Amino acid sequence: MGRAPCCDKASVKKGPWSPEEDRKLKEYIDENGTGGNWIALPHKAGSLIDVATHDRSCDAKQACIIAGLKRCGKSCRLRWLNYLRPNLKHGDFSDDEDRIICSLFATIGSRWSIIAAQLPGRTDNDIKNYWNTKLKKKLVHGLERYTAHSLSQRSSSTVSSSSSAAVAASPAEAAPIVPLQHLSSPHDYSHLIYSGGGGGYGASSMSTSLLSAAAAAAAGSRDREQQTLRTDAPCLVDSGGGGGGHGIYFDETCASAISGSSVVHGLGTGNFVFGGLQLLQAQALLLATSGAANQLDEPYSFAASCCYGEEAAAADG
DNA sequence: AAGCACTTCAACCGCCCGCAG
DNA sequence: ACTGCGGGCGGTTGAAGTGCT
Repeated sequence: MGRAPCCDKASVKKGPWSPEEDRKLKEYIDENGTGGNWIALPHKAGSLIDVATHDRSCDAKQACIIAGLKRCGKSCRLRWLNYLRPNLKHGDFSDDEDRIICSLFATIGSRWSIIAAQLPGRTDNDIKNYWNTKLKKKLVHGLERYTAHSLSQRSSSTVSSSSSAAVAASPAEAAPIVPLQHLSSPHDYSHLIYSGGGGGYGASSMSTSLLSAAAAAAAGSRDREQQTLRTDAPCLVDSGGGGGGHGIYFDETCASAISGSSVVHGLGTGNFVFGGLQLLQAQALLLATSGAANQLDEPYSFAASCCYGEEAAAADG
């Protein structure tokens, strides 16, 4: 059984705000401010219409029935913060904003309020919506194109000679590429496997928190010896393998699909297993847009370029 | 032109956390 | 230490808008 509703639904208005309601709320806050207290706001103004009839048993007791506005305090706050507040930006996000969002998402995940704090004029709600409706799709599309590209390359047995990843005779030839849709949540990092190799690109490019977790999990065991370490701690996978191996990230689903460290070991050179999907997408974009793209091995740079669609067509062709 | 499918985004919901008493 | 309150947050919903057939 859930908690009691925030407000007496019968006594507060819900749904879209009318221009008149916006005007009233804005005028009120312009004149009086919120005082940092949305609950007290109507009381201070002495404009409370009927707080006695408000459901005092409600969770937040957030009556915000001001100056003819029969709105829940939370609703007032949300409307102000997300729409009426001065200096808010509306409209398309710039490439720079895309990059910031991606890099922060790769680092901290869906902490929208923190991400919003780095983008003046943007709200957490804006960014959340933007990510869910546009940016995520853009990145997914990019990596799907990479996956297709990778498979087609494999089938034709041609490997780019310009790529440092082109170590064709790797054990990874036998490694499966796990379908993207089979991967579970990128936030489920429990029970990951860390396969410490020779300092591949993956680990070095990961977020601080995950990297430190990985380091803790590895407990200093990383060396040129391929080894597998199971850990209950949040972790990531770095296949390493030397020579600037690619980062490989996968979660429990992916790990079980691969089943076997011998498979994992070979993946550092020219093959890729996508796990922690969103994280990797964001990471790839981060790397590509931070000026490091030209230093990346093929999968990263390809995926990243696909994300922006710049070189994808050429790569497809 | 109509109907359907898909996308967008404002708004809501309910949980979590910090703080005050 | 405990409890209740209020603010803040992330996830989700659904109405409105847009595109497609």
